[in-house]
Amino acid sequence: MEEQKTGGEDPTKEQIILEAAMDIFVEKGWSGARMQEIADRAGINKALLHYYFRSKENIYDKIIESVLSRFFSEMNQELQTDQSFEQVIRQFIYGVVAAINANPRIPMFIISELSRGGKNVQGILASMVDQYGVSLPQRMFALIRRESESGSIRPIDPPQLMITLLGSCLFYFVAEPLVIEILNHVQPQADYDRARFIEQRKESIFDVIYYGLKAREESPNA
Amino acid sequence: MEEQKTGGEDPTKEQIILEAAMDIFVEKGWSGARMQEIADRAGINKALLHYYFRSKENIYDKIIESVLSRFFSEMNQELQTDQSFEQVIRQFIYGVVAAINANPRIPMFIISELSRGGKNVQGILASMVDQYGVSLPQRMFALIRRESESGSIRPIDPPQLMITLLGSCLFYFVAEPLVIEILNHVQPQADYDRARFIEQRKESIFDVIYYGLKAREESPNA
DNA sequence: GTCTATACATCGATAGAC
DNA sequence: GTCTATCGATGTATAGAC
Repeated sequence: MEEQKTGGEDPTKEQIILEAAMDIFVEKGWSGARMQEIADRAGINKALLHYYFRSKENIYDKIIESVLSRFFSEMNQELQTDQSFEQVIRQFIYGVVAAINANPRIPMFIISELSRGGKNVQGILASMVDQYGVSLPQRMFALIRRESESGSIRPIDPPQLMITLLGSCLFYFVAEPLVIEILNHVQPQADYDRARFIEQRKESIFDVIYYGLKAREESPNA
Repeated sequence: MEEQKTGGEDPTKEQIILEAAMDIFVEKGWSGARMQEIADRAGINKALLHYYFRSKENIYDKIIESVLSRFFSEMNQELQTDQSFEQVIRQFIYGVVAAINANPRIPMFIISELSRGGKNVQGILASMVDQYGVSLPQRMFALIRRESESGSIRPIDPPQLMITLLGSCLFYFVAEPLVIEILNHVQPQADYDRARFIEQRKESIFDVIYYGLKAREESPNA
């Protein structure tokens, strides 16, 4: 009874620590995070951190693994491929934006870790790719290629489309303060409804990527 | 003759230091950067850093200012608004991608600084906004709104379009290692021509955003 | 397991000789 | 202006009592 192996009920002390560490690391990054701050947030002493995990680096490694798997599994939504391609694209965008909106800091954390050398990230990512099978990217790629080659959409390189999609979904969240700053200078608006803007964001991304900017010629059988 | 005020010829020692500091700060961020490393790269002693600039924070402030102004002035390309909207969009995308490609680490640095609290960035940005007049965003917003309202393109919210555009241009560069990793798993290719991919990237972004994915109905007067 | 106290390393900053 | 040497603060990690 002294240790919960089932992991279902109340959290282990290790889990409490890791949870606290995750918050700090995600917010401050590797070199910005302080062991003291992690200890404070976990409600314990600094020495206990070294009792449970030997070093800062040790904690960080576990954090990365759990952050990545948690985030990618949220991104790895189930795609209903039995519907129209239009609906697949819409569903993908809505799912990705929702996943990021639920963890707005994670993308920043990942790319910041990547630029730090990131052999950790790439290693873990590679193993997760083998494990999860990159089901989402793989299926999206196949789907895009099929539709593109069959002519039901305009020809496009699947990787290029994926990058455009992800970038469109992600950018707002990593650059939010800057976006708001610029918005306020260009068109000052006292009432900024963030939730509403994000909802509009989903639909706008889909609309511009699926239908494009160019006005359609009038359909002859209108 | 003991000090170059004209600033044209060989660089001042201050400039050498700032240049070195910029590299380090941009790569490692505030808490990751080390004064020793900056000194090494500048080819001088650590004490000299404190002789020229009093503190680390002092150097950092100047760095931010110069990085931001350099980067935004490169982004602030001149828009030829006398051409078609289609050409304006294309030109915008090509210019932004080229600017980022020339400084791939800057976007990451900026958003990382933003998430650190970034009163520095926002303050400097605000002053630059007043100074430069955010000419590019402002003109783009106006242009998009005009075209959108006149019906020459499909209706769209200018901010939403701008975010989609910037995200599409930016994402590849901040997530490059990850993108390559996934690409290699999904479709292994020994020969990865980065320069070529980026060129394709520009055209692909324009194509999908301007024309959309949806296949066009055959024009009646074909 | 959990705490206090402290060792040990690193980093920013300064003193002082040249 | 430029260097070496060193201080003082902070941060990670450990020792040892309970």
